[in-house]
Amino acid sequence: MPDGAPKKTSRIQKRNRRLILEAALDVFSRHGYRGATLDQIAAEAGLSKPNILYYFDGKEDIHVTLLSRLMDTWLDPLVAMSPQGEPVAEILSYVQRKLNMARDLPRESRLFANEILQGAPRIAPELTGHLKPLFDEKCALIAEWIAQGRLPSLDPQHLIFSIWSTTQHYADFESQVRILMGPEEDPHARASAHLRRMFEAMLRV
Amino acid sequence: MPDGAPKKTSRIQKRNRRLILEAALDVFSRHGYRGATLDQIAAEAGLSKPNILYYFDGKEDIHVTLLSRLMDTWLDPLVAMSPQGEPVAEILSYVQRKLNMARDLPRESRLFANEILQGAPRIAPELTGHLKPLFDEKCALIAEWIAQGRLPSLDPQHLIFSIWSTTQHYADFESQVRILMGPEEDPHARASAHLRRMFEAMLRV
DNA sequence: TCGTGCCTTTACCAAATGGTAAAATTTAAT
DNA sequence: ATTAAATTTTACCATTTGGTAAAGGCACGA
Repeated sequence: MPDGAPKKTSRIQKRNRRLILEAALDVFSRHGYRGATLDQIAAEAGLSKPNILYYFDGKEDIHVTLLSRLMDTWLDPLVAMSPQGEPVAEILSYVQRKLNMARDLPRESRLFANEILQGAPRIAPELTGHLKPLFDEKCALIAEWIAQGRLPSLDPQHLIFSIWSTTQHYADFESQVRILMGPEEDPHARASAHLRRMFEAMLRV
Repeated sequence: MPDGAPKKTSRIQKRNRRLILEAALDVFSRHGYRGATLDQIAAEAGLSKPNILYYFDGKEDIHVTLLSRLMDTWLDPLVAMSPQGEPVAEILSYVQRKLNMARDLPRESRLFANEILQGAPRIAPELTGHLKPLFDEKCALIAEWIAQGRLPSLDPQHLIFSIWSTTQHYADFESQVRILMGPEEDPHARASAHLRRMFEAMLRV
């Protein structure tokens, strides 16, 4: 049914690729690209190293595949920010979705953080090709809201940066947050309330 | 004059240790702990690898020494937040100092970010011993300001997290920021203005 | 059941890497 | 200048790591 070459991936192929990517997400997000080893990934996937290299062309291939596949999930909340909604509500729920993501998908957050920290050597093209257009589109949307007087005058680009940094902080710097906050009953709830208040204050016309 | 063992470090020893730490800061901040190699550090310091191991006990020793030495510099702006000043002004200038630091010392920022991302395996003690008491002290100060009605009710801990994340973002995620912003005349000035407005709004009683 | 092609394992390898031993050289106090 | 200590280089080494070759096992349609 698909284009070009017909049915390509067998059932077992699909399962093993999934196992490998799941293990790789774990290992890469914990140790970074160069700190991760194929042996670790293989052990965690329950496969042998050569078997892993049967499914992927090499370490870099696994890493790039991971990053590309997760990019969509990662950008979902931003995509969901809609011109139809009420500006303040749209932005505030974007903040909440992003914060939930940091809580539910911390490995993904750290994977990206690691890659960007190293200068984005392997996903720069993806950033330019996918993220940049989406970013520009949403900045334009915010600018339009401002022009319509539905938001106070603010810098769309840096607003988005602030949303990204404050929310992802809880995933990327989790070990520091844990040390500084001590045992907490519900850290997420407090972070959520704080960010809501902060961005509400900023978005008041 | 100092305690215990008298003059220990010779002139040449001081120079070489400085060269090594400078090179190590560069390499570690670009590639992370496991991604950095002693050969790279040696080459960048203009020394041979065994010569480096004459001055430090090993790779980890260099890394830990770096982190400990930079910790003080890194926390300076927070230390400077004073009970004597006016609350809003104190916090706003803390934000500015922190942002300037991200601009002037991006390597230091990335070094710490890398370490925290990996779970702070080598500076957890330093965080518990030095950062935590300072953090608690400043949170208490902010809480007092709130109790005195000089600041609106807000969460001191998460306020500090927000300041850290938004400012350090420009150092740690610099490659992404550059891709998304394109060539900019003065990126720092816009970021500075944005953060000032954001925290001003939040701190209005 | 037979055989063809997909999958997996065993046995490797070359390069990179953290680290060491010890000889050679330089520095600096006398 | 002499000498003892500090510094630097040369020549290694063991381990780790990404990756490969090739043989063996397995599934599944005819």
